[in-house]
Amino acid sequence: MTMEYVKEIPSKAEAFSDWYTAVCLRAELADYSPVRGMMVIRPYGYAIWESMRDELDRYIKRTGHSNVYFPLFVPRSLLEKEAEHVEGFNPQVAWVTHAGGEELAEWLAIRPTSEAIIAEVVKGWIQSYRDLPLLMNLWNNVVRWELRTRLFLRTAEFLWQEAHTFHATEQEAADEVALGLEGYRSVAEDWLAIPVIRGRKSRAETFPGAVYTDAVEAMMRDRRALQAGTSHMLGQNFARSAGIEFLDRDNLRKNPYGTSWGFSTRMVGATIMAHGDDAGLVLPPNVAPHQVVVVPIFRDDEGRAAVAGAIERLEGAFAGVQTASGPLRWKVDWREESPGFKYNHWELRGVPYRLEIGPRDVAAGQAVLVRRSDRAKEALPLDALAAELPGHLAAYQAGLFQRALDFRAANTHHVDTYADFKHVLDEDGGFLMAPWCGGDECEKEINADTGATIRLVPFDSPDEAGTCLVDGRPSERRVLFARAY
RNA sequence: CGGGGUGUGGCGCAGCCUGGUAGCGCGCCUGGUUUGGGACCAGGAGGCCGGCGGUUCAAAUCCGCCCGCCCCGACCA
Repeated sequence: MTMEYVKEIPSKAEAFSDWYTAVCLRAELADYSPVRGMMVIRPYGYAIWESMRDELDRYIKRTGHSNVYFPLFVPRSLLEKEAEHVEGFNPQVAWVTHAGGEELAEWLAIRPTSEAIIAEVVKGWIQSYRDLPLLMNLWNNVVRWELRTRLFLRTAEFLWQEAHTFHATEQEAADEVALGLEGYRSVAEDWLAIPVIRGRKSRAETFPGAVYTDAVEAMMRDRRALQAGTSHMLGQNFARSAGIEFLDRDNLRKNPYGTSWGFSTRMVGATIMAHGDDAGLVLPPNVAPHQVVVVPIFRDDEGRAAVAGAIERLEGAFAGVQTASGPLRWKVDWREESPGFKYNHWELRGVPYRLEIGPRDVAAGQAVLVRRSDRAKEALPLDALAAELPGHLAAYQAGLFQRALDFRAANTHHVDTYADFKHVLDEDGGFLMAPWCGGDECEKEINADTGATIRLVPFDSPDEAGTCLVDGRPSERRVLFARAY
């Protein structure tokens, strides 16, 4: 229905994957680079990342963590200390073998994540229970060699945050894992307007070297699942292999309990895929680099002057306006292009509201506010805009969240038999809530058979006796299956 | 790594079969007219046709080898 306006990108329904790539490129979020599998994040895309990054950074600091930095390289011997960890990451590690014109005595891994090197260093910082908890966070880049890459979603290098904490007790560490996950839930839901389901990963999906992994999972508009953040209970695994010990209150030497949790630039891709439509991006106001773009319309110099005068008065009125994500971010598009061109230009870029001001509007003392998500138009008095916009933006943000929630509800299915499971997955896709016995073999078979994986054992789903899809053994509750990114 | 496709101005493509030294659309630059859903006219810039070798008087075009990229099959934030 909106197709008639769109010339630059493929239809979302017909070719979601092509649509996604076209949006990333045409909206100038990202570009390919001379290095295969590694992307360039352009100003508009980086601004979106900065917004979610800053919001998460505030949460991390508010909850007592400090930002730190650790090296890009991890000596091979360190990476190999934790057995499961090496095994899990080895295929994805890029190695530096030469430097200074010579072959290195010991290879250096380009960090795929920093657990190993952090554990090695902090063992010199932790002597006593008084040194705990140790709450650190890194904003950095990591490299994981990927075979098939997609802009933002899976690239050989990505930007992220990795928190690393050490605690005296298992309970404290468990609380920390939950704290990290709550940060991701809140950024996803409150900032990106993407509803998530919280839960625990199956054994097969657990981080290499972790005791358990919790995650938040979101549904994209092609009904596939995307992991929006993971929080790991490392137990004493890394502490033990690195030899970190502290003297506790009871005068016994113990290994501290560790956690780590991460959130990456993949969430820029999630934001695109959770809200976008056939005209391009649809950005939640909290992350939109421009929340409102003014398109001036005029026929002649006289009209132009009238419109320019009205816009100048808006500048004064908008100066102090606050939104949920800080001062109102708005701009005027004075380029020498036709209004229609500008409408399409800013719709492609997902700007929440467009404000059209023409001579007729100025004469009537109003402007036409057009909402990106459904192109709903509303004429508002010029002198009411400053007061009205924050409310409009907040309502729009809430509306996008609700729309995504409704979409997820409409595409979540409860199935009880394997036949139904396959049928629904092929017909509709989406989230499938189904009984599972907990066995690795059954999980593996379903994946090999259908391409779906267990995304989570959700925290919020009720206990419900059932029988496993595959082997018919008893199941205590439904788990979330989906095809995933 | 196995199967399929493709490489020609910034982007998308035609030309190749039937050899004769390159064309279209978009974009870009200049000037003018325009501006309420992707404006129009005129002029202009821009290409060792993926690379190397061969056939030929002559190769984007025919032949051989190599390289890159895209899609599909085993892993992942």
